[in-house]
Amino acid sequence: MKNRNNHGSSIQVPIPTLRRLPGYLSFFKALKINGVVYVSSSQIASAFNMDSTLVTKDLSHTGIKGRTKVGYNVDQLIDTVINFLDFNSRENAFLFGVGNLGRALINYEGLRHYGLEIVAGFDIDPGIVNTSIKGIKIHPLEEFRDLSVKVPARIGIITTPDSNAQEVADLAVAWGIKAIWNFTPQSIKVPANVIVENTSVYSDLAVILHRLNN
Amino acid sequence: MKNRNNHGSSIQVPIPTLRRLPGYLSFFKALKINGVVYVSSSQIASAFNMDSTLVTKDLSHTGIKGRTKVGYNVDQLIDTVINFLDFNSRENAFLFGVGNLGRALINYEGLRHYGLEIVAGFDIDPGIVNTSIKGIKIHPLEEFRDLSVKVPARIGIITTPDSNAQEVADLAVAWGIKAIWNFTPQSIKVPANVIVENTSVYSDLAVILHRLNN
DNA sequence: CAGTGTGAAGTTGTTCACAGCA
DNA sequence: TGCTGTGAACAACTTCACACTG
Repeated sequence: MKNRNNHGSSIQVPIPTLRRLPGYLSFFKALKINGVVYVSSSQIASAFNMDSTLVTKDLSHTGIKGRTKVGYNVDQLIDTVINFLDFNSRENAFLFGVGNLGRALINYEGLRHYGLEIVAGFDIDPGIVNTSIKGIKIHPLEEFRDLSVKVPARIGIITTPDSNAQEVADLAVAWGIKAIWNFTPQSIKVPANVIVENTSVYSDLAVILHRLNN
Repeated sequence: MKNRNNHGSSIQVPIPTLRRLPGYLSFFKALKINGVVYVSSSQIASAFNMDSTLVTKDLSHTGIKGRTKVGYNVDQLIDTVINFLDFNSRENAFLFGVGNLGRALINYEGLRHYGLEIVAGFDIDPGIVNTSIKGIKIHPLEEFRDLSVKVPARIGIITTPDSNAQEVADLAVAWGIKAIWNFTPQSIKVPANVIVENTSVYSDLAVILHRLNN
């Protein structure tokens, strides 16, 4: 959802804001469990070691209104943020490559709770193929075309070995996938209309090591 | 390592640069396997769908020099980037919480290859405690203090349930951990001298869903 | 002339300063 | 006074323009 500024033109939500919102959400849920009803932007800011104005701006993108002197209603924050991030609307995903990481993602309840439903896994290892994990069947990769028509998905998650990332992406794109979530450090070439989001622990590791050593 | 500008003062490496470098590295390694000896910034840029000047600037932080009309030497790029990111120097880490994600991290060879050695796991589940995964022993959490003195580490990885993140962080900080890699979406409060790096798949998921739906 | 390398301009994101409100 | 909310100033990052090099 886009916001509108006071000139009526459409402005984008900053990516950093989108990336921070799930963290806030988790904080709000913890507050709710502790019976907290209202929270101010400065309280949120102090929990995340950041400037309170930035919290205000982030939250303003979701459209929520705070009450002056009181703060924001926690229940309303939770609802509004979940809605804003589309964490309440089910989105199907295919998982390519069922190794350690792939298995961890299937087992991870969190993704399902936040709207992402892995509907099928694909692999080429005969030892994994035709087994099930948490009720999700792992199919041979060559069955991808046929199966994906029956239970379609817009998102393809790539957790294959690095060297197979591009071929799997090509396959998914040819079928008509809309977004690729790439967990390999490998760069992937796709047509401009396909969304790619890269998640690599190496990026985080690089930041940690650099901060430790400097 | 910091760079020096032409006035002799020290300038910081931008975080986005640090986050991109591991991706480049993976690309360089693939080039090497394919026998490529030189690569230009525009070739790198096109693989990652980005501006070639940005690649140049990123690489300049590592201190590498390219040859005009020829590009950068691939072997030298690999060596230089690995060195710059400290991916060649061993760094010990403790893992707190050996669930699906924790197990995946232990099994993930990549971290070890890039300098991060998980030396011990800690959990409170009697079913996991005192077992071993890939030769790494999982200890009861209460043994943390004693054990951590024998095989010390500077990094603590938190893959516990969200609600235990803070208490485990407190424990690690009290012992003297230097950096915390927090895989829970929960925010963690630590003293200013302790580094915290948050890794949450929800941030990436939020970006994907937003781009899909807008 | 096809590449690196870099200062300047432009864009995006964050912080500051302050208006308005209960 | 303590809070939200927002335009303006500032800082960080990216892109542009161009000098330089073999």
